[in-house]
Amino acid sequence: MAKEATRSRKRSLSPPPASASDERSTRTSSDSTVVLRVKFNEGTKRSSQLTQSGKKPKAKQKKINKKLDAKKPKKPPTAFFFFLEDFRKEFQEQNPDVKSMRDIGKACGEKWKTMTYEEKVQYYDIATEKRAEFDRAMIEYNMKMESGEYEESDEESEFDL
DNA sequence: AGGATGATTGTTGCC
DNA sequence: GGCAACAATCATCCT
Repeated sequence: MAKEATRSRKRSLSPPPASASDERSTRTSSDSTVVLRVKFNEGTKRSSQLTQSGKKPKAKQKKINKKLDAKKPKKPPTAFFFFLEDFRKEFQEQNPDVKSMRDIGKACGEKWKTMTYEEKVQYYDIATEKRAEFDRAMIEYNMKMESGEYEESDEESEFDL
């Protein structure tokens, strides 16, 4: 009941706009929102991988992540990930034998496709807000960068301590 | 023992 | 326009 009224602030991300009449053009350049979008890792190492057009680099996130959790805002989870967290709990209750995300992911993805737009839009909305927060965190991160907090030195600022 | 992978989709960003 | 890569998570596998 009143499912659309609960979350009326849908910014419309990617899902098919069944009746989406939302105009996000209200916030134009007049908002003075500086586009300080820094590209940290999204398109950095990719260039290296692109050269490897032949291999299937499906394995790399893990080690890369470890060297990235310094102080930079990581990519926010997508709507599917939020659904995963919720689905995982139920899945574990219904299938206590299956605990690996690999199996859950498959079941989750399958159900995800069966879900309707209205059901998924809820997660989309969350993901949208999360990305907005991520954007803000990114700007703040840039601010510190300019401030000279982290500069580019990933290692310890102190050479010797 | 510990690092690494595997799978799910979405989102993003450059070419 | 499209592709490539990374986002969490955790059991399992390999070294």
